[in-house]
Amino acid sequence: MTSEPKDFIREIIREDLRTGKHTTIVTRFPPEPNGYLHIGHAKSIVLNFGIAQEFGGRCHLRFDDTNPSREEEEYVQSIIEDIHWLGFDWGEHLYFASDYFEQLYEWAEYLITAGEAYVDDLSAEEIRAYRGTLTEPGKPSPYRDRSVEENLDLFRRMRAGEFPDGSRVLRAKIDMAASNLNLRDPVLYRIVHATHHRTGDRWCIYPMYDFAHGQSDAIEGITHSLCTLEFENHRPLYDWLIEHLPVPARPRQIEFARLNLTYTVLSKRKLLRLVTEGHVTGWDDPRMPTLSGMRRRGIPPEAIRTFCDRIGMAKRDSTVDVAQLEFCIRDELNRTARRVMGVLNPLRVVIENYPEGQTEQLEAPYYPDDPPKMGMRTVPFSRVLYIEREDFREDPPKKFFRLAPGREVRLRWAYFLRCERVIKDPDTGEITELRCTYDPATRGGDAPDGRKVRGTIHWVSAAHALPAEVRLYDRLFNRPNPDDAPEGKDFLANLNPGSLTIVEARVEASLATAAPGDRYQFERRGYFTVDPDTRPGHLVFNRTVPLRDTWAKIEKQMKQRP
RNA sequence: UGGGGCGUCGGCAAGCGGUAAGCCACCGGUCUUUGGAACCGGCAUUCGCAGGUUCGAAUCCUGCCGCCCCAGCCA
Repeated sequence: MTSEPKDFIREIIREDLRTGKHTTIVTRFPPEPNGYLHIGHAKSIVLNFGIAQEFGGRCHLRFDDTNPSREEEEYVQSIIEDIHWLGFDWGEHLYFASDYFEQLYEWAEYLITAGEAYVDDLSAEEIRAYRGTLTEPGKPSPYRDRSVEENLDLFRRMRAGEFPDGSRVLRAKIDMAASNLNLRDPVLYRIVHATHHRTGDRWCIYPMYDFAHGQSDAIEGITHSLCTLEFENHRPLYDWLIEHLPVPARPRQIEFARLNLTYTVLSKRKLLRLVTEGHVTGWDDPRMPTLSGMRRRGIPPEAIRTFCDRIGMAKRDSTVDVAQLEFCIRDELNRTARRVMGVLNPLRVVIENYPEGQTEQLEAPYYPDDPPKMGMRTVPFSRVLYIEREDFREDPPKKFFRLAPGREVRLRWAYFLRCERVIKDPDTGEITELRCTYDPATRGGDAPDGRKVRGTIHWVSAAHALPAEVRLYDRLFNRPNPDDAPEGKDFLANLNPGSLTIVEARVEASLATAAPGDRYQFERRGYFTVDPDTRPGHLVFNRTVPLRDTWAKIEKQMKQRP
């Protein structure tokens, strides 16, 4: 099971197991509770929890809550919910970096005592100026050589709350001339008089990410600390701290490329703007790449997991085609969603030779490719139906197999239907109704005389169908790279104005009991899920993803080169 | 112009000195009571470029070129 590494990280782990460096693998997913999880996080979650499962180890959920000014309990809850929804569990291993504040503080004093950290009185601006640039070395702070006693005293008074925010910091004493800026005496602690969502007002100094992350990993016995590429420059500091502190373990940081998706933005800042500026209805808007948005969109968590597995894991910056994600969604839904009929854009059809007032209950399988799998439902049939407006053409182009004057098609699970006449609005010329006839001998969809029809269309009985609000979602942006905007404009200029279209549809009666979260395929249209906005008597569906539409492709090609 | 990474098909991505996996997309075809699904077939003589080592190089060496990250008291 672990003999075939899928990527360079698993290769490293397998080697560590083989050489006996580790006997148990421990990973962690370390979100900062300051925002909602998105598909990019899913890549990391699937990686970390997936590795733990594959190698019989464990994966911790640890909140990196070292900055009280931007973190909130609300996010902790949504993150927990999203990871569970994705299908992963950490058992007892729920941790918070804030649980380690006392230990972290002790280690800070340890560093001071060892002469490897000092309290700096320089302002933030001064520290920046002293740091130097990418090409020029920095210069030491005038406070760099304070005595251990003075540093200890100052640091304890920082903790005691004697100094205002920004007045002093604790810095590691490493090398102001290091070519890696992270090693130019990085800040370890800063003063922040803010209420922390877990520790309240117990602290007014907080460790920086660099001082908290690696040490938290060590405390938890993390063997492989997996993070994204931008932390590669921090690894020397990560290792420096682990080496200079009496930590109980020596975790190894390994970096991988973060996920980018076409037609999608994933930065926290941009996602926040979409929400706050009202371009979407909220973090769980079905057009958002957040896990809560995708959940509401009807995307199964299994699809996200297989997507993450298939895109692989490497160190090169890359952008995955969103079509790859859509494929995984369809692939999953194709195997799990019940088939029903829903007419999105209704066109009235009157069957002239069908008895007025009569209704038949037709049997239809929920899963035609394997009927026993999901059973049957009953679909009422009567004299007046609705069919999809685009399934009729008065002047059908070549290769159009659907309904047209004088033509015959099959009504799914019902009868053959022939169009006899077209009724139009005398003023607008718009087609308002079709007068048709049906062949009673074709009940169920097959003709005893063996004649064939090229097309099968879906339908709904007008008297029995349920009205439903259907929200048709499309990509939020109309460019593969939303940031590719005209001079002076930003990604918002690429918002797709057609990302949401709402239609009043008619769906088959069996959907009366559909509950929020249920997923269906509306045959020939796409996959839909029941939105939580649904109320008794008011069904609301979200289109998760349309079906592949070969006809649309053919028609487009014919228009381009007839 | 310092340091750290990375460059294999339109997009992901295997490959670890022995003669370019797979997936998506795309293009054909079969089948079909979803123009869905399924099934069959096509799709890199070539691995950023240029040299070199070798019987043999995407894999080793050298030099270029390109892209990403780093100058928060964010993570």
